[in-house]
Amino acid sequence: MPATPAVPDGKRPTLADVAALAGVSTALVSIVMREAKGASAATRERVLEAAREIGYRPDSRARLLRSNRSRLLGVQFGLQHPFHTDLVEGIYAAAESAGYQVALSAVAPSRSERQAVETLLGDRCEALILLGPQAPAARLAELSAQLPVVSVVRRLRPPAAGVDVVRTADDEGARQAVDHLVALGHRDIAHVDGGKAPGAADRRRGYRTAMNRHGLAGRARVLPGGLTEEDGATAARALLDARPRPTAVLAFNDRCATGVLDAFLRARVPVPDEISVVGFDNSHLARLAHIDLTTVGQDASRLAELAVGRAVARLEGEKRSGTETVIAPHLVTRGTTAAPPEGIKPVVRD
Amino acid sequence: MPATPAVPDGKRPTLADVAALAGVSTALVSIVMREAKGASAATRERVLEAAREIGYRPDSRARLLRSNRSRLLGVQFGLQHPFHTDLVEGIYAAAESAGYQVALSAVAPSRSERQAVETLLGDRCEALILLGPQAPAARLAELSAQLPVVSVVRRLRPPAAGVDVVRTADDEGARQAVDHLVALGHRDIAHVDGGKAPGAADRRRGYRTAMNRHGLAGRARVLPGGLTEEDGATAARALLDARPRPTAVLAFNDRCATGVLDAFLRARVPVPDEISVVGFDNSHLARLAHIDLTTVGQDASRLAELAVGRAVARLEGEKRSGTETVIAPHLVTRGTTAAPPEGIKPVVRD
DNA sequence: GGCCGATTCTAGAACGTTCTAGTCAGTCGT
DNA sequence: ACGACTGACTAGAACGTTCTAGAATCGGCC
Repeated sequence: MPATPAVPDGKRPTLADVAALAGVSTALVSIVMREAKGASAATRERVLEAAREIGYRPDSRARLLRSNRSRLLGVQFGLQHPFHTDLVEGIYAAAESAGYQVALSAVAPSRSERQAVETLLGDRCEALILLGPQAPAARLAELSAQLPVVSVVRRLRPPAAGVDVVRTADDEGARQAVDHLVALGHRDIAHVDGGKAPGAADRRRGYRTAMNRHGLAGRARVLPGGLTEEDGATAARALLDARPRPTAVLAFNDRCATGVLDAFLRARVPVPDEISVVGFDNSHLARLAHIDLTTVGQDASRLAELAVGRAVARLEGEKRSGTETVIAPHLVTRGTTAAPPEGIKPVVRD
Repeated sequence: MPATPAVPDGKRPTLADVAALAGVSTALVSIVMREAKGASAATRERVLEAAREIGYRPDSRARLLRSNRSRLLGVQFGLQHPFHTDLVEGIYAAAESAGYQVALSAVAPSRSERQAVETLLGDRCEALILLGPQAPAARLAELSAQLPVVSVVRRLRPPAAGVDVVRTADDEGARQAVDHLVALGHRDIAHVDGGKAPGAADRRRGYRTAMNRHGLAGRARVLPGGLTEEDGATAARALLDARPRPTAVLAFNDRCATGVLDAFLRARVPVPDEISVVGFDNSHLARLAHIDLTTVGQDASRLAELAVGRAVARLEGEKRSGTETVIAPHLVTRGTTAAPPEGIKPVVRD
């Protein structure tokens, strides 16, 4: 029965218990547990055996308290944001292979960003990775004076303040989507935007300049949207009544796009036959066979990797801060985009 | 400029720094920071002022190390499972009002349950709250020998092993759904199940016994499904080809139900006019206006509250363990269910 | 004036680790 | 034979808190 608590008194076993059993000093046990050098193979085995026997498990608090490095990365994410969970997963992987641990702190309706960051700080994280933070730039700058801070999907206007930014080129993504649609023959392309969400402004701008470049400035239409399905659906209903009705819609988000899609389906407007839809994020949602959404891909695992990379670089002594790393998005063409319907196509300028 | 790091050497300020500045002992500062009694109002203010001035923040590691209680609840959840995020949110709230902190540890494709639990244990959590754990019962029992363990949505067959279980009455939920559909006049009701997912077996059983009780055993049909949209969609496509085609579908999940819904819409089979659909979870998804899914509600915040309550009770000395708390689900009627189409209705036995 | 009980404060020992600076053999080179 | 070196090990001081005792201080009351 090797799985019993194993130490006589109810307490959790410590280094000292292992040391006593193995007949060595606590320091040596520490060496063995850390896999540091300074112990012979024979005693190493003996100590490990003793540890196993009494079910010893290192106390990370004490460990972190003593060592000047905590090797802990604090990650703040939005509980209800699917794209964040993709990022978190990537961060776990990247952190592990860089030899760091991850402390998670969620933001939810009942839990503010301030609270989330506060606990991370209390846990002695060495750096902060904030996914789409909404906090004012001044607050981020303040934090950044205490430890390395990486903002992941949120752009900061003046790259100052020492906050490192890792993000996708949102404007470029919007441009790619518009180019794709125009190449298919669309001219009346509407954009359902993301309001004040991180990245929304850039996508809006990218959409507008792309429309301009194609000489379609007059036909550009931006509808107030948001990041939920509901936002997309209400915007889509408005579009159905609009004259001329657009032949394509670029949504802020995959979630938003799903809402658009759903509203069109309910109104019996076939996609992509009558109208094309493009999303943004290439989330799990979009990949699903029955949604099969053309979307602008943000490479979550690459963003995660870069964010961790920046944080680690700063921790390992790199002085340069306030950098901005922008990665290129890439259009993923799937089933929700096609040429506009015949009846409308002739409108295309010769 | 009150936001500067403020302590001469680069180190993070400690109790001793505050004590030196305020001209008191570290013990007294500790008293003030903990809001314990034993300090006069005057010095209390002075200490707080000093702390504020140098930007002191208590080190939770050291704090936890010293005090025998860590007041930390370890929560394991599935990153990609939307219902879990609802639960986590509730847990944050419940824990806070019980005076406990929460440590999050995610399970993801790249991060096993074992790893997740291992870090929680290393962080010295006093109890574990596991959301839908997949680990074998023996493993849970083993853990439960070390600290209080609460399994949230997963039922454990022999209530033994000391693991507390908090869950929804899944069979009862399925029954309610079937009753509702039968009351509307449906007789051919199919069930798209959840395979080996926690709760799936109970829902399947609830569906079967309910069908029996209505004398519809011969018409019961269970299709292998799963917990994603894709699973629902493939099952739905199979149903469309089935003869007789069912007039209603009970899906394992809201996500699964969404998949079913989508497949029907694409096939131009109107819901609920030709076929009714019921989900399970009452997740955000179902509530969205454009999906408007009739579903069996699991009260996430109540489940969370109960789970935290069990963990806390155990920690405060309650001996009784291995309890099972089952809460009743409730049907939420929305727009995806209605009477079966006229052409089929006459089949109902007089 | 002396004693009591609060109240306010402090010294110093924990907590479970890691780190620094050793000690103690044994080995090697000359 | 002797010092220098190496490898295995250890004593004891950190780390930043909280906790246990107990020391001052202060009215108030006989």
